[in-house]
Amino acid sequence: MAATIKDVARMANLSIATVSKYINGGHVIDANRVAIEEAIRQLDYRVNTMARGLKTRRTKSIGVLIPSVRMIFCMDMISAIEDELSREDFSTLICDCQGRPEQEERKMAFLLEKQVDGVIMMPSSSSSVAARMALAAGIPLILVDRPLPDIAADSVLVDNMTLAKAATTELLRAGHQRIGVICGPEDIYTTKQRLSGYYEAYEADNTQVASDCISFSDYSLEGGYKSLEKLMSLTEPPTAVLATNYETTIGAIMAINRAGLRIPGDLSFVGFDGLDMSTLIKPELTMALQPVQQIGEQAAKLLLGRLTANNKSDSGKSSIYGSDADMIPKREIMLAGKLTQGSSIAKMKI
Amino acid sequence: MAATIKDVARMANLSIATVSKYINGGHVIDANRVAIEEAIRQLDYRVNTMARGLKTRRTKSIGVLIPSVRMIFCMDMISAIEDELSREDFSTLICDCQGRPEQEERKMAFLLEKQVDGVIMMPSSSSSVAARMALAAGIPLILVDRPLPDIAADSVLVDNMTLAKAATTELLRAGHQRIGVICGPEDIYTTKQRLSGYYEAYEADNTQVASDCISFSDYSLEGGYKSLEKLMSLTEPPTAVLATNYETTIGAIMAINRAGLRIPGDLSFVGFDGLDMSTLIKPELTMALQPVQQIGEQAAKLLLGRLTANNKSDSGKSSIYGSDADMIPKREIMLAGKLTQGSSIAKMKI
DNA sequence: ATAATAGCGCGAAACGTTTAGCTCTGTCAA
DNA sequence: TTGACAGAGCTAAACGTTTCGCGCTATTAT
Repeated sequence: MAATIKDVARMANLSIATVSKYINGGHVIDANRVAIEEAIRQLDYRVNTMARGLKTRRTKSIGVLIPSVRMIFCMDMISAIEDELSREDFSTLICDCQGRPEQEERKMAFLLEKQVDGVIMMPSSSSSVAARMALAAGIPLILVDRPLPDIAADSVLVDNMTLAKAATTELLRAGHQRIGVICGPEDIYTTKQRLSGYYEAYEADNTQVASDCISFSDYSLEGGYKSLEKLMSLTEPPTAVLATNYETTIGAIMAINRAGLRIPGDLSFVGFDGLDMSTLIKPELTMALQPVQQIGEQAAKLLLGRLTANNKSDSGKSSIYGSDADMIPKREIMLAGKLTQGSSIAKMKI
Repeated sequence: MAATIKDVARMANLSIATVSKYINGGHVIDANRVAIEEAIRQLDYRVNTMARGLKTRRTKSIGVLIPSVRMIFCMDMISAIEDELSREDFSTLICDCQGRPEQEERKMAFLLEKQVDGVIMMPSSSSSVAARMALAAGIPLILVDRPLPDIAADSVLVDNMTLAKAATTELLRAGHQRIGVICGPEDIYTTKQRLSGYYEAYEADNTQVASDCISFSDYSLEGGYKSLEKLMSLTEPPTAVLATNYETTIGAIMAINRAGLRIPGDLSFVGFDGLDMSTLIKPELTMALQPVQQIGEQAAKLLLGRLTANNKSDSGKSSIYGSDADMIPKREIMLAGKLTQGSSIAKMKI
């Protein structure tokens, strides 16, 4: 039904090889170029990706494996990845493992089955099984947001510690001593990092941490809401709160409002992620912003880099155990976040 | 590098054809089955999807084209679609056109280039160019959430009118006359339908619509926030408000809280989508719920149906202009929403 | 005028499957 | 005992590309 390169060649009175050459950016004389273009147009010819893939051993597709499709952070990141990759004509297979490691393995198997050329993965737990699978399949793997111990792969991270430290310091400077912090799940990398930042700020300020003000959640809107309620129901509630992702920020604000508390009058507040929100809500929130866009972009670029490296090595002689790409040392990109200046922090009277 | 079916055949001392037969569910005698399984395991063999696709003329992938990846509704739907399709070993290519029709066309071209077996599309506008492209390529197309005039394709819709009417009626029954409604963009199908429902409820109640209480937005959190502010700053503000999607619901609640209004004391409220939220927030919100999960599920099933129909017809003689699948009349699935019983509506004193 | 060279185009062999149609083996009914 | 038949496996031809290496033509240098 659909036209093949053979049809194009026939219509243009040329050989298949010549048409193929043209399609892949090769040079043909003008008259032929015109003939080919015309034939392609008339036949509505499209390259058969499978035939091509069979020859080139590439699917021109990459897999993205994330914990959940319901976190704004993930979606924004994916959006950036997709943008970058589609520019190079790569398609993106998105897999959501719902935070469960066994699903993560299943989905990774699925991606490998689909023969993606590479994988960008945001680990759901500290399990490295899925990551190992990709490595074993010999395709490039990029880790984002969270590294994995003992997995040698490129990674794109945010300097969460510094960011959380900056946010906490800001609150300490305003005179707050009991600062509530709404964290994610206790065993997750970003939670640990952000919490370290929180501790470090206290240490640098020579203040003692109010450890009852640390609340773990599941990074969800509901989690943020509940955490805030819990914090405010302490016998000695915090005078300031730091939420550590978008969903908990929204949830916390809802709870704050519901409780009739005013920001910053009754409670100082620093949120996380979601620039758009901070500019709109009154008073403008002081927020810790992750460079989400950049994370996705960098991850995609890193991956594309690996893929072309693979490409090149294929035409040369390649070692038995993997391509030259393996020779390129693993890179770890650490991106800096930043703190916006809102008016959601009030000075404590001393 | 990677093992092929040939390697498996060699190791199992069988022909390629036999191995292929086994892989595709055919029957082989027990001893051979064991040998094949062992060889596959040892070689870590995986079917080469491209070689297979080249023969079968299927990619086992489908495209999903949506207006924006940042709307919870879309993501939840995609999640359901993906779930359903991956069960059948289909992969899902997600394309976000950022609400722009020209992007929609570009992305559709991309999907066709990638030779997806079918497309599920939530139209971004009333333009049917992209839809036509899919149809012209001869692949099944399923429209979700919004139909397209003069496009004969299966569709999965929600009975928005009835749902919005029910929500409005609930408010009218409580004695409210000036009901603010936060709509989406004016020219979008769901906006029109939900607004019709709003009008119909008024009509059925023999009450005159307060047309200054109708506010259009872009369905975003910010939009909801602003719309609510606008409504409440009217000389005669509404006594109740209906938001018509998840994002505007969240935004509106934020604005309500910010303004120091109490629900339902100062303002009655009905939200839209996002079950999880309604159960948590106090007071529990009365909400209009779309069966998002079901939409995705139905769309996927409809598509799978078309694909297998195509399959079958291929082995028989098929007409020149498309397959027998074209003979199956286009189906329109209309799903019902439902209203939760919260306590965010207060009776007006008469 | 001739040799060297560069630029294009071509033939043909792969890539790893699926599948139609054949052969072979063994079983069972007559 | 033989013929029919079923079950299992095999051979070989496709599917639509890319790409290597060769041959042809025309241009330039000698």
